[in-house]
This record gives sequence, structure tokens and C-alpha cells, in this order.
Amino acid sequence: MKEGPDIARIAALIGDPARANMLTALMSGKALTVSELAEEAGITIQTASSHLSKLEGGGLLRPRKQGRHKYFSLANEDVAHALEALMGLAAGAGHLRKRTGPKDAALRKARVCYNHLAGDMGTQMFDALMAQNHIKLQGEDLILTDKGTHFITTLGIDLDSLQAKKTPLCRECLDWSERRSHLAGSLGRALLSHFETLNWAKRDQNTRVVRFSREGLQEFERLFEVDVRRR
Amino acid sequence: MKEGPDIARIAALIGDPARANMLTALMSGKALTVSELAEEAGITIQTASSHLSKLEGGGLLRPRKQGRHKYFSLANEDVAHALEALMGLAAGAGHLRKRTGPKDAALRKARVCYNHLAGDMGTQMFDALMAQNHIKLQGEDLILTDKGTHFITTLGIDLDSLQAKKTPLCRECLDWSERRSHLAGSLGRALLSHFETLNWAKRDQNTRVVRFSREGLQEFERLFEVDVRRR
DNA sequence: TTCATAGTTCGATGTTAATCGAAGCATTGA
DNA sequence: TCAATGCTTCGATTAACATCGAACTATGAA
Repeated sequence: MKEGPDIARIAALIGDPARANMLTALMSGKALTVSELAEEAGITIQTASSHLSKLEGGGLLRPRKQGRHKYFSLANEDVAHALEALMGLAAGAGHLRKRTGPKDAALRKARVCYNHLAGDMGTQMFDALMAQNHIKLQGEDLILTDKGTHFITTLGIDLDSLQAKKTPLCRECLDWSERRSHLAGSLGRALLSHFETLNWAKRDQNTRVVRFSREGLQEFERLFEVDVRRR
Repeated sequence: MKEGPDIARIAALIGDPARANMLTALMSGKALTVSELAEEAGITIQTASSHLSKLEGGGLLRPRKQGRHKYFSLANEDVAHALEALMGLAAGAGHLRKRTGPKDAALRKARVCYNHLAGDMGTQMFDALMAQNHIKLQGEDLILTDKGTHFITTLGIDLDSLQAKKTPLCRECLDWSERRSHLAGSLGRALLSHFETLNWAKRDQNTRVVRFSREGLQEFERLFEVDVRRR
């Protein structure tokens, strides 16, 4: 009859087979739609919808609407950690699922989305900016931190002129090949054109592919402390 | 409809409020009886018994019979880890419970149990032997490892004569003040008398208290790499 | 506007499982 | 051997909830 943190409530949420399947599917880090998750769990869309709103209410999922789709992803690292711990208990060795994206390798690696960088490198850049605390999520909005402001201006990007425009500075855009977030908004656009003026990257004329030069790739990796080639 | 590790099954086990309360109570590391756990969860003993056998069947608990009591403790570190992860999700800050033992401080610290060392120092010695891989659990039985054999003979204890006896060398005994395991069996007995011959410790005549000398305490701490005084 | 697609809400149904009383079993102590 | 204590098993009851069909809302496309 004692009260600690309400571990039962959230364990019960994970404890339903349908919900557990959805959560496991989301362990890839990618965002999935209601219908995809329904398929994954082997239930109808109505049922899935009900489950998903419970998971969202319990703080396990983060929903994002994009057009007429609703994408769900795990709410944060803690959720993934707890799931992994449970997987470890259930099976011994933890094993994560993989999920394949679209076809063309070059498109998947780096491409233009509207006017900013998308694809694997886009999401990696986004993750790096988050990890290094240059940008952060505040409620629904994405904001540039003080540290991030410093980082951007040091790059030689004129923030003031960006902020003068009425389009939002930072926007989160869901990458449809990676199903993860990348950076949109005027800052996302400015970063891509920054890469172009430095000759780090070139847009392909006919396709949406973005090609990084050898040097550009190295600089990109140094700047964001990532390892693009080893993925 | 996919199959990964069956995370739902075990999450459902944790997901019942009564069971979650029991598990939380066991996070102290101490073993508790069926009736105590029933009390903890606010349910009748029958219901508790049913829950506990499910938890045991799911591999979350380790039962030990001692007389007409049945003690339960968490099965292993992984279980505790998973519970903690869930607690973190549920509340943000993790917080462990405390549970008080019996009264007399000296008795709680070190005493004789049958003929071996019990109390706080007994369980600490046990934990240290386990952590340093001198003894380990093999199925239901406790065995001395090769490393442990070396350790014991180096102390100057005659293992051969111990093994000649028909009483088991290593036995796990549940400490009723600490509600954790300490080392019994002929080895446990030998260790205590070893401490006595070296004048590290003396048994009190009337009570079951074991008193360590200043030097004995230091040697004990060095030997097992623990810090008894700072608990 | 009209149609199609993606999700949500509502209501009815069926299954699961938590709960406890009562009876049974096992261990301990006298 | 008898009584007391600790726990388990059985059976009946009850409450919760997962599930899906059907109707509804919202977004996008023609």
C-alpha cells in the first residue's frame, strides 16, 4: 500500500503485447505512423490508435503531426534505456532491430529537403547539434541555445539577418528516409548554403542529391564530431 | 506480429500494482517473506502467494526456503537495474527505499550465527567474496572457485581437512537482521575461527556479539576491500 | 466540390486475470 | 501426537481492458 514512483502504471503500459511490439519497433530511433505501427503489432488501426494515445499519455511517446500523418517516436533516451533493460531481462543479450529506408544510396546519405540538408548526414548533424547542446527542444519548439549562438556565429553565419526574417529560425523536419529529425528553418537553410560556399558540398542539378567533397566530408565530421563514413 | 525478446511478458509481470509494490520493497536488497510482502502490497497472503509464484516463474525473483518461511529476493542485478530504469521513467529521480533491521547495534554489526560470522560484517564479507569471484553460485549451490581456493589457502586455512568432513564447504545462510546472504558451511566456520586465532575478533561470552579489535577491523577491511566503519 | 487517405471516437463483445474465502499441506515446537 | 504457524491450491466472483465494426473528422489531391 506504499507509494513510490508509479512503476506499475508505466510497466503495465509496456506490458501489453501490442504496445510492446510498437515500442520495440520504435527502438530503431525512427518515427513511424499509426498505420505502420498497427501493421507492426498485427492489430487494426483503431486499436492501434487507442494504444498509442495511452502510450503518449504515459509519456513514453512523442507524437508529431506532418500533413495527414501522425508520426510517433520514443519520447526520450530514458524510454529507450528502460526498454533495453527489459529486453536484457527477457533475453539476456540485448538486440536492436533494424529497419530499412528507401532505395537510392546517395539520396539516403545526403539530399536537399526543400532547401536544407536531409538524409543520413542531415539527421546526424541534427543529433550532433542536440548532443552538444547547441539546439534544444522547448515544449514543441526548437530553440538555439546561447552555446549554439556562439557556435553559429563563429562559423561566420550572420544570425541577425536570419532572425530578421519572419520564418522561424529552427524547425524540426521529419526525414522521410531516415524517419528521424533533421534541422529545417532558416538556420538549416543557412547551414547548407554555408557548406556550399565553402565548397564542402554541391547540389546535383537533376536529382536532390547533395555530394560532399573529400575535404568537405572531413570538415563536416570534425565540426560535428561524427563519423559519417563508418555508418 | 514480430518476435523479439518477450518484453511484454515481463513488463506485464511488473505492471500489476501489487507485484510492483513487492518488487519495490525488494529493491532494498533484503529478502522478505511471503507474509511480509503481502503486507507490503496490501493484499491477502493467498493473493501474494499467487503473485510471487508468477514472479518466480518469470525469473524475476529468487526464492529460498528456510524452515517454514519462504524468503524472496530479486533474482539478480539485472532485475534491479530494470526496475530502477522504470522508476527513473516514472519519477525522474530514482529513489531507493530503506528498511530497518533489529535493534541492538552491536548484534547487527557482527554476531555469531551457529558458528560463523553474521550481521553487517558477515554479509559484507559474503558480498566481497562474490564480487572478487572467490565464491560463486552454481545453480542452487555455492562453490569455491579456483581463485577462491588460492585465496583461502594463502590465508593459512587448511582446506583439505575441511573438505574431508561431510558437511558442505560453502553454504549460503540468510542473515535475519540484514536479510541478505552470508557465508555458512565449514568454510564460514573456519573463517571465523581464523579471525579469532589471529586475535582479530572475540566472541562475547553471554551474547552472540562478535567484537573486532581495532587492528582486526583494519585487517578485515584490507582483506575484503570493504569499509565497515563508513556504513 | 468531390473523392481518397489517415486517424479518432464510440459502443458492444469477449477474454483475461486479480482477488479472497475455504480447505489442504508442511514445518516447528510442545 | 497435537496444535500453531507459514504458505499453497482451488473455485467463484468481479472488474478491467483489448479488440474490432461503424461512424466521424481532417488533410490532401483531382
